[in-house]
Amino acid sequence: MSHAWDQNVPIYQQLRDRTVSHILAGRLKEGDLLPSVRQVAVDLQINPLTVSKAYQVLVDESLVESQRGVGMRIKAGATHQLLEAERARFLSQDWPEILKRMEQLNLSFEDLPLPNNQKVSSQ
Amino acid sequence: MSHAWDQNVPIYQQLRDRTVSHILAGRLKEGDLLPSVRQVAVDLQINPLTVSKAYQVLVDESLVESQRGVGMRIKAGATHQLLEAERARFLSQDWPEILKRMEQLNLSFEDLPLPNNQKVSSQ
Amino acid sequence: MSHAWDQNVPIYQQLRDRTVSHILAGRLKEGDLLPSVRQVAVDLQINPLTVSKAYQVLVDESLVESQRGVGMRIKAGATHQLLEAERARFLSQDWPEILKRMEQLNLSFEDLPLPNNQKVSSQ
Amino acid sequence: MSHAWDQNVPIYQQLRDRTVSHILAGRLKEGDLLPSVRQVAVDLQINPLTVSKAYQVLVDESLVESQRGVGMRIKAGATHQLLEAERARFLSQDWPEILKRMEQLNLSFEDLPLPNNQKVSSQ
DNA sequence: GTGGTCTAGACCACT
DNA sequence: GTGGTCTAGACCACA
Repeated sequence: MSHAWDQNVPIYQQLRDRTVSHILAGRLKEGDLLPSVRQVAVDLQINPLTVSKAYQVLVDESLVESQRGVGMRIKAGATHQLLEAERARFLSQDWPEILKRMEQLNLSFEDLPLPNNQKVSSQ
Repeated sequence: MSHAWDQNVPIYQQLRDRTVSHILAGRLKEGDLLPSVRQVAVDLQINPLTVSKAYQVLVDESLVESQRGVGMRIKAGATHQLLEAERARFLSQDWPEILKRMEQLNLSFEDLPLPNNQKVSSQ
Repeated sequence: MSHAWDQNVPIYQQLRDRTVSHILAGRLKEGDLLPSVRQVAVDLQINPLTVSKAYQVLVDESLVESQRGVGMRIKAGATHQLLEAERARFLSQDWPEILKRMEQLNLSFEDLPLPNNQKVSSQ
Repeated sequence: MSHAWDQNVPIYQQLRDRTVSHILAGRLKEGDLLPSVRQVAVDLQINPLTVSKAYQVLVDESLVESQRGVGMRIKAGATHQLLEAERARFLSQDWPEILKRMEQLNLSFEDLPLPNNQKVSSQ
């Protein structure tokens, strides 16, 4: 599988996000080793240093830990921590901005496609 | 009033967004002159070149036009054009990403604060 | 002035420590710009990326902030924050280890050279 | 009992230090056999090669000797030699750095907890 | 095998 | 001018 990168956001950031998605989706579980820096570099056709930078971000976020000579291991509690942190960020930062933008554009939820089982009504 | 800039997005972009907001909110109307580059630079404590770049973006978007010896004037139809363009972008780009993110975080609209007169329900 | 690097600790770490020392010593003050990445790289005969890595550590520690197109600026409150953090680390981590080591080596403070105006006595 | 390793210092080094501590504390005496590589590896959940490397360091320091078919035995005079070497290192290397760091942080011995029977005074 | 660090050199966006 | 990112390739210590 090849990979298409968004030119406007750093590759290491996209790789970090991709890995986070995998953790949230359960494809990567706590205690698992991340695929090795070299392997990912080959698979995604990018420089090992770039992969390393992405992984280092995860280390800084306390989501994975580096074990010398072994690899990068997903820490216990990472999934929970991640979910809480991302939810908090969405609620406190992203959502208010979304509402503000919708108001500015005079858009209502009735104008937007919602997931199947949900429905919005004005009162 | 000084101004707090988001370090992660270009200042000229933020200034462009700020101006667009003013137009959408009606604080700047079609036919109005934008405040001079030099004035904005002083007010916001930024480089005149940066202001100029922001204004140039607006020119490129056909929202304002430069009049030699006069200044930058908001074009007729700018508000309508802006509203359509921003709405289209929101619907086609932003909204799908928002839904995707909410799904990943297992968030439902019932978990989110909605504007006063709107209400969501699961079916 | 040339520079001697400790081979056992990463250059970027040593550069970070050096910069911190300068801040603590008041040679670099809050609001000052750090010398540019390129300049330091030339002066110390190291790679710009290495300098950048050192500076990034300081950004992560909230001691300096990066201003695009301008440079790296020492944040307000950096000195105070630094002093508190380093003191806390010394007291809670380093000092207990020192005492433990001295006990293990059966060393007393009377065996050690102290700064001029201080004196230790057994009771 | 499992063991918590400091991720920043090599495991073999930590194991060497641990063993040295045991010798200094008298839990391991001259003439004693060190626990077997394989036993330690199982107990501490680490790679036998790592244990082996730690033991080799002790051999290189002339603190233990390998006896074919028997194991690693703590040499006569090891305790004394160790005490002298570690004391010398502490005095010439560690202590000056400690004083330097304390000066930088503007810390005095009066700010630090000392063992019960010792007291510091300024003159 | 693993990750960590460094170099040399390039290109980019921003001010 | 500034910092940020990426590549290609190298060397090291660790397990």
